[in-house]
Amino acid sequence: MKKLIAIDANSLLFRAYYAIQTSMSSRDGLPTNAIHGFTSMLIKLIEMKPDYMLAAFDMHGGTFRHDTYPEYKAGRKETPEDLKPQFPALKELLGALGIKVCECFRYEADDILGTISKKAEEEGVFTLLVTGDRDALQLVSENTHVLLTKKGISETVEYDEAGLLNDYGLTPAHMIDLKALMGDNSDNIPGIKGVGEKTAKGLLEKYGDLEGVLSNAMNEKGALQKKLIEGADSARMSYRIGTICRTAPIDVELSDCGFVPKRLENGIPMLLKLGMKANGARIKALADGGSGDAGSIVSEQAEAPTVTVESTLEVRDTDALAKAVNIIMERTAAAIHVDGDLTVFTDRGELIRVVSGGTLLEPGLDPDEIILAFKPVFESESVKKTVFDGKKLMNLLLGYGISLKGLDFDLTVADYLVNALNPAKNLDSLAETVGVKERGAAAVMILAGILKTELKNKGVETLYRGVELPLVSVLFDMEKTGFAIDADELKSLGDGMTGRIKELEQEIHTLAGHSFNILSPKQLGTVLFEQLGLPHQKKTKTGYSTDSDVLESLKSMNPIVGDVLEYRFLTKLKSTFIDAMLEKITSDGRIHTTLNQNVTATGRISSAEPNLQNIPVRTEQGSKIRKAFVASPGCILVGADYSQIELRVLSSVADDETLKAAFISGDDIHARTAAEVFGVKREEVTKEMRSAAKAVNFGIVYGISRFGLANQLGIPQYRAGDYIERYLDRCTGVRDYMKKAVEDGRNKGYAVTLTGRRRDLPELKSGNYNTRSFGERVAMNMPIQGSAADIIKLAMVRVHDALLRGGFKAKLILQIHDELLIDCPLDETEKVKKLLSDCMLGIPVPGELPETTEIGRMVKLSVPLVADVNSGHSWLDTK
DNA sequence: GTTTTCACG
DNA sequence: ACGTACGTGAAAACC
Repeated sequence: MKKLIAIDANSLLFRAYYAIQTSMSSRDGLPTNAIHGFTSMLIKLIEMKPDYMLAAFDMHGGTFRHDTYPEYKAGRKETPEDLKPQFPALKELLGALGIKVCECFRYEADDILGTISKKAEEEGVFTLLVTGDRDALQLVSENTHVLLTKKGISETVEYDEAGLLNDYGLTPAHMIDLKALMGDNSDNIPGIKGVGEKTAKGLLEKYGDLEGVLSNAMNEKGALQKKLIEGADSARMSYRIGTICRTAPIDVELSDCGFVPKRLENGIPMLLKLGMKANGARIKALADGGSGDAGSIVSEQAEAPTVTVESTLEVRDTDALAKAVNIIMERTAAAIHVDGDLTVFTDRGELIRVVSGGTLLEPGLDPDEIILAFKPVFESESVKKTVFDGKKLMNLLLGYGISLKGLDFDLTVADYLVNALNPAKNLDSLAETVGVKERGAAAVMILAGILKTELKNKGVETLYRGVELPLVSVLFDMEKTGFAIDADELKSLGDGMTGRIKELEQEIHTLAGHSFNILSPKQLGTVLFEQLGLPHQKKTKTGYSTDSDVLESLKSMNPIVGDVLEYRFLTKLKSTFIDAMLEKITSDGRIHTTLNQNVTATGRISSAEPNLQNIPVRTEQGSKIRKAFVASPGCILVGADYSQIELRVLSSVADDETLKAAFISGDDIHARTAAEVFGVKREEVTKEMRSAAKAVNFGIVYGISRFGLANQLGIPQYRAGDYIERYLDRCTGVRDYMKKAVEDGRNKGYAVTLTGRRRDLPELKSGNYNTRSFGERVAMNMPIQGSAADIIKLAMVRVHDALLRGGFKAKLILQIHDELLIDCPLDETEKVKKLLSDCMLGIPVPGELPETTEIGRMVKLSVPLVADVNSGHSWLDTK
């Protein structure tokens, strides 16, 4: 299939301008920063080997599309003076490079993209639209993808229909409906006042499209109904403004856009004139049919690895589907990828593409039918599967009552071990980073090969096989099981707070003398520091800081401050932990979080939608929320948390005699530290000393600085410095470790945990002091936090396996970094407690796999681990 | 979309 | 002299 790349040059040049803020200019004084950025992007696009290219520019004069709505884009900023001359220069450059430029009176660049992509679709040409404007996403279709720039222009994401659905939960057509309902400030599209993204999406889900929503307005409740009726006209107008024109009167046909690499040469003189030598050389290389690596600076780029496709099969009907499934069932390994279509690449080199949906001319299959037909494949242990994201696939299959068995390789997990700082968001971005051009299952197979080698090179195969891969199923099970919620308890807790919140609001407004939004840092700052004249201390980028540290110090000066603190505290509890949580309860009366295995830089797991790893516990009032997190009927919650796991890890990796002795003796570690740091006898340690020592211990783990510790404790820096020195004098092993951690980081470029898990440390090479210092702290902290993460992850795999092997009904439901929770039938309680404790402490349990025991040896510490086990009806009772 | 604040380990 | 604690996710405000 031929390929067209059509660029929204206006959008891209703007992005490039803001991304590259350094001053750059040609010899005759023309600023070139934006053109420079644009050209870099252009080179990447040319490397994709398009058959056609087109660059579209806006041409105003009251755009036709919006002439009924003159305020459109009133909110946009003027074009900066030093960007203006770059437009004509870019047009000239593109012309010289032989890239077709298109403008159309009274139309914008995106209308041109809409029009040309329509022509391309009619001619059966694949189109990639390149822009920084999300509006273009409405143009996505099977054969039209959108390459969106992010963070300036350095990063891009390619959207197809599946990707759009994945990231936004919407079809391309829905993008317009959504905007019509919620509006868009940056484009001055009004939408319906008071309707935001959530409401809009909910409505669209219910009624299909904008007209559906508007004609069903009467089915909605009070306020929303009113908004929908009153805003109907505004929404319809917004819809019109928001729809990209696909029939603009452009005088360009696809045949005018033919792209010939050789013609690039003609633009080289102009590139040189603009002062872009390096880009000129890269363009030269492209013109000569090369890869865009310029002559002298070329590093011989290794050929992108490929696999041999022995045969291909397109499946478009039920009969062929059954045959394909039969073939795959006889294979021992296959890469599988589902993204709209389902593709399979077998170990015999068969590439099978099962077409979903399809068109009248090229019919495809019903997506549900495809998945269901593949049930035997998914559930077969003997067909070893390689997939991009195993847990996601398991969740997809869950909706069809299918389970995924025989998972042998998961690209997301492997990729995370190879590069935890920048894990791939989707298959295409992963493929791109290593130069794999294939798509779907073929790409999955190739990438698996590459990643297997990388895992080996980095010495993390054992970690992968022993922990991370088995953890995929463990986390899936935990998500699936969920946490039972006592919704009534949660509601009544919330209702109990409303009164007090109202009362505080009244009181604060009275004390201020007028009403204002207490949650607005800006308004609150004005009231406290300008009207009431309280002394301000910290400043943020945008104004006075009003965080709780600041307010806490002002508490005694004015009663309003205490009220504000309480108001913030209560509204936070209510909105984040009560109201939001109630919305997350599904029909089974439980909350199912998503446990992310590849987002943290250190190896920890994270929890989202909702986050169950930050449910309050430190305050009495907050911890009451945990009363609503309960065991299933007939069950009890069993919880266990590691005691001081990070300090134990530190004492072991630093091989510090003082710390080790403390842990071996079983003494209170903070009290013991206090005695050392303050130079008193163990019995003379006061509460205050102990809590200061606790802060020192935390600080040590974080990569301490006197400033940070002083801040935490509210003491002068010189005293904080004293504490640190005394600590490090007593704990020389720790001092040596810190030094070595930073040195190793500098030499190797990364930090490592006990299992070999890595985190790259690019910050250590920074010329910026702050960035470099950050790198140093990370070098000290990562092996500690990361090793602790390794330990509890291994424990999770062991617990999960042991529960299954033992035929228990008890289920692991949550991990909170040093704590595990199990929903446990009452009659299993005692056995499960023992099993949980054994797994966490590294004590062998029967029937374990060799991978598990092998990695178990890697995380053995030279001090004992301690886990406190508790149980009760609610989460509050497991403390 | 970014900033501020704050919940957890 | 620089200006900081390590790792997350979410709500609300802001513009």
